Amino acid sequence: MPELPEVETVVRGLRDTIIGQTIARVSSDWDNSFPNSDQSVADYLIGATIERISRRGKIIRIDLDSGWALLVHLKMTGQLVYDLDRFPDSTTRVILTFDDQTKLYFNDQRKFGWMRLIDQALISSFDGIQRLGPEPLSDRFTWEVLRERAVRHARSSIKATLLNQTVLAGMGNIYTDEALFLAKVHPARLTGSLSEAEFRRIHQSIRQVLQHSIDLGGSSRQNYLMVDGSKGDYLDEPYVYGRQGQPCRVCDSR
DNA sequence: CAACGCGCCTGCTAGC
DNA sequence: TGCTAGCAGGCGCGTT
Repeated sequence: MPELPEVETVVRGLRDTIIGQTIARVSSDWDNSFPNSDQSVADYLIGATIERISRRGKIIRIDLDSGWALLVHLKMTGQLVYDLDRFPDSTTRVILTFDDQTKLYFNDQRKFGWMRLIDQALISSFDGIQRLGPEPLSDRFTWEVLRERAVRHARSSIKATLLNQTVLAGMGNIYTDEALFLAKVHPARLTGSLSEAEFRRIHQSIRQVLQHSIDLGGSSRQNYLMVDGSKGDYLDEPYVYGRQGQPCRVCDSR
């Protein structure tokens, strides 16, 4: 499932391939995957050129020279891949065709994800973005910021708190498990019971696992693919995620 | 407000 | 062997 490192990897891949491309056509096989009206597509997408690509939490933002943007959330099984022979397939929900006839495929087996057109002026108030917590790899994300935002959820487990996108943006199941393991904090611990030292360790571990995974191109446990169709390497070496019953990588027990 | 349960989806799999 | 119930899981929404 794409989390922050996977989404960041996709963003970097898109920058290398589709900036400067002009959109000639769009097609979609599922309304929830691409909910915009034909009118907004005609007015703000067709004929528009891609100017910039960025990320906020797990949401990808593709800015167009029409003043609008495409936002994409990959949710569980989404992929954005560029001009690969093996697509489209039964999971392809949206196809953007560019002026040079190359294509960007938005594939999403389970249809939880979406791609939508939005006026750039409305993005900061868009519900899925407005309430997002800080970016964990930014300088402004200190351990004090983490603690201050987390303790509002004192009676939730620390795992549930870290998964809450309004506390911090971009964590999912894999990296939450990994970060808590490295910080030596049990995921079921109540957020309100954690010490300053534990918050410091969790903060450090979050940044460490996210940066390490970005360096390796993300995880590919389920459906995640990079823009060029290749897989990331992080899950070749997880500490805990998907390793139930296997030997501990630190002490060899169990 | 926080916390929690549900629904959205498809495909894999454990259990019969 | 073939069927089905259960599960995976981010996140918006309604309810408590």
